[in-house]
Amino acid sequence: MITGDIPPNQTIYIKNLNEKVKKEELKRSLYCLFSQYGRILDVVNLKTAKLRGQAWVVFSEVTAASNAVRQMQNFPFYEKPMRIQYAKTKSDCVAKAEGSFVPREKKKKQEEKAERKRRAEESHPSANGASTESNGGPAASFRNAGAQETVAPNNILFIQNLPHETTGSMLEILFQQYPGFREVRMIEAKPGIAFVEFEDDVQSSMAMQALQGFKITPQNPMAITFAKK
DNA sequence: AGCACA
Repeated sequence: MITGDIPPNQTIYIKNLNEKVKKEELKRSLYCLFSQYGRILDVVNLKTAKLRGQAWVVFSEVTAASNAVRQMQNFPFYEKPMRIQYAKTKSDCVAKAEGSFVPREKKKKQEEKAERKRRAEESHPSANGASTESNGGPAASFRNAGAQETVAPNNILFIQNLPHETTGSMLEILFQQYPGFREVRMIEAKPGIAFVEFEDDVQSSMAMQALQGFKITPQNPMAITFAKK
């Protein structure tokens, strides 16, 4: 198994990334690609000799990270299959959020061990109010939107909850702004849904992220998922 | 291959 024996973590560690992609673009693309699994708190990518070709994506929930590890495993991203594991340690932005962050100095191994122990103690439930699990973020609706199984990413998007008067050309105007757009397909017999095809899964993912929840009328936030193959 | 927080 590719995750080895690394315990679940709300941060995923990705390697085998295309090193030619510029850092900002890579981070934006990772953000777009992975936000289908839940709220993302941070994306980290360094281009130093040791760290190029790798990135960390920090989710607000471990379950989101778990889905991402499973479903995006080997996903072809900029021509290279992503290798995804759980991160080995807690991300700084998470430690900061729970108030346990200590700026690091040059660390020796013993100090690291001591810190790990400290973290383990902190995660025990205690009498004071501040729980480690205090997430009620704005992405709650997004997380729960998937009572229907998440489908593996592919180049075709399935759009639901459209107002019945939606036309193909309306959707085309919306979706053609995103690179790789191919076509919109309406189903005459089934108002309220549509399929939108892109050249590849990265591009469809970008459009999904950009237009998720987009309202053609105030009552109709679009629900976009990947089409079942 | 490579687990950081520029």
